[in-house]
Amino acid sequence: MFQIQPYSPVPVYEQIVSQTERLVLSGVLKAGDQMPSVRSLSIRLSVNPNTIQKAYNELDARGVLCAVPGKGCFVAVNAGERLTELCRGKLTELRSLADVLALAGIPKEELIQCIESAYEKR
Amino acid sequence: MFQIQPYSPVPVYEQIVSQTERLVLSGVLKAGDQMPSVRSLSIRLSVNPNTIQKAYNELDARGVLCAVPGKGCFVAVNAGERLTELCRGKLTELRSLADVLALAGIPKEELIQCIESAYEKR
DNA sequence: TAACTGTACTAATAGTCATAGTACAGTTAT
DNA sequence: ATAACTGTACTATGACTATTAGTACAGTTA
Repeated sequence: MFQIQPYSPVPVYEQIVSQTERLVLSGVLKAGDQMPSVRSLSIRLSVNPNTIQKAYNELDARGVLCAVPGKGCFVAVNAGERLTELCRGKLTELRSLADVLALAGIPKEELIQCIESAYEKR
Repeated sequence: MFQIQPYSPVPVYEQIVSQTERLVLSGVLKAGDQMPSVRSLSIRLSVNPNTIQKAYNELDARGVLCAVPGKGCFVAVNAGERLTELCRGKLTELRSLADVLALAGIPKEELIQCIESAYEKR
């Protein structure tokens, strides 16, 4: 369910956050689904429980997960919509990336091609 | 020449690196131009000399600048070409960003519009 | 009651970023 | 030659983050 690269420069908890968000967006995780517990996932990924908790807290704060003390951690009801809103903020990222690539003289068609192929997969 | 945000999450030396690269790509800095000295720039930006040196070292390693002990730091002869090559690597970044946005259901047209407006500026 | 759940702490380690200070060697103009 | 510049190298320190480690508490469920 999760693929963790321990020696990556991107923190483990961020890997869990982004991979969870991907699973929600791709429909693998649906609203109400129970997530693995903090302890069990920490054992399965050979990672400290605190690292998992940090990831779950972040996802809870973003409205993707809903943690219930004593019961477990569940996918929030409007997780998909929340993520779409959050992703819209990434358009700024795309804009500045396109700015640099344009400045570097990369042909516009190459960028368009990247976009096209990303949408063809679906 | 440089606009530094000291409390930004992106390190000061990285800000200098990326801003220098932008100046080279936009033609403000041309091959052979002498950069401000480590010490003078550190004073002007109210930053430690070591921070400037780290930025210049990085730019030297990327082939953008050419540091000559005793003389100064100069824009490398093929700085523009080096940067174009380096930027081509960022297409991967664009690809994964487009993947996420596509997955989130952001309309393809919005992404295309970002690309178009970036190239219209030029 | 026992075994699970999330949560909240503290402590310690490791790494990065930045500051601070010093020193050395090469270049240049006076 | 001297002074003033240049890049470079090095150590030490403080702040912050990521992570591991361990313990403890409160709610839930069979």
